[in-house]
Amino acid sequence: MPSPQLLEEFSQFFRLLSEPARLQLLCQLKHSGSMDVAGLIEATGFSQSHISRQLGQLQRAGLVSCERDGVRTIWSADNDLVDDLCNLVQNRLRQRLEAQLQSLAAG
Amino acid sequence: MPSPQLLEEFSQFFRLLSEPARLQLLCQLKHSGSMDVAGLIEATGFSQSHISRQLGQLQRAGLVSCERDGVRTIWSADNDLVDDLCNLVQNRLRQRLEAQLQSLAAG
DNA sequence: AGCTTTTATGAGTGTATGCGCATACTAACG
DNA sequence: CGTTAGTATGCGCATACACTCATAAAAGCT
Repeated sequence: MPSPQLLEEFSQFFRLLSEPARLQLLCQLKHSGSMDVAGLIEATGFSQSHISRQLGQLQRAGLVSCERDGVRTIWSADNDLVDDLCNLVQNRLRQRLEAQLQSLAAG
Repeated sequence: MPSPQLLEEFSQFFRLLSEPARLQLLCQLKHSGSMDVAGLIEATGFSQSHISRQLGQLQRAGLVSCERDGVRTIWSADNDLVDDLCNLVQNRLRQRLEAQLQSLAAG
C-alpha cells in the first residue's frame, strides 16, 4: 500500500493530466518539438492567459520547460512519461472495447 | 497527435485517478484482494455513500468489479493498469527528487 | 407479510478550478 | 526614456464534483 503522502502525490499528478487542455498542450509540444505561445494559441484556440497558466502548472511538475528568446518564450515537453501513460491507457481502452465487441457478438 | 476524442478519453481516465479517495480505494482493493464495503469503511474512514459512489465510478471504468454475497457486495480490483501507471509516476518522482538533490549538492 | 442489514441514490452544500477580461510586468527597439 | 510586443497574474464568473444527510431499494431472516 502506498503511503497517504504518496497517494496524494499520485493523484496530484494525475489531476494535471485530467484536464483536456493541459493534455492537449503537452501532446502538441511533444508533436511539434517546441513552440512559442503564439503557436500554441494558433494550434489550440485557447486564450493567452489560459495557456500561460496551464504551462505554468506543467512546468512546476517538470513536464515542460521553457527558454526565452528575446520577448518570446519557447516551450517544449520534457520527457516521455506522459506518452507512456497515454499508451498504457489507450491499450486498456482498446482491450475493453474489444471485449465488449466479443460479448456482443457472442451474446 | 491523439484525436480530440481520444484526448477526452485520456483525461477522463486520469480524472478518475486524480481523486485521492478513489486511488486509495483502488490500492486497498489491490492490496487486500477483495473486500466488502464495511471493510473499506473501516480501512479508509470514508462514509458509506461516498464509497458507494466512488466504487460506482471505478466500476463503470472497468477498474473494479463486484459480486454479491447475500446482502453484502464484495469488491475487487480488476487489473494491473493502475499499478503500472503509479509505478511509472513514482519512478518519475524519484528521478526528479534525485536530480534536485544532485543540483543542491553541486550548487 | 414485516423487520433488519447492506448498498445505492436524490438533494443540497461547499470548495476547487477552468476560463476569459483586464492589467501589470518584462524585454527589446526607437 | 517612451513605445511596442509578449507573457504572467489579480479578479470574477460559471461549472464540476467531492462529500454528507436522508431515504429508497435490495436481499435475507422470522
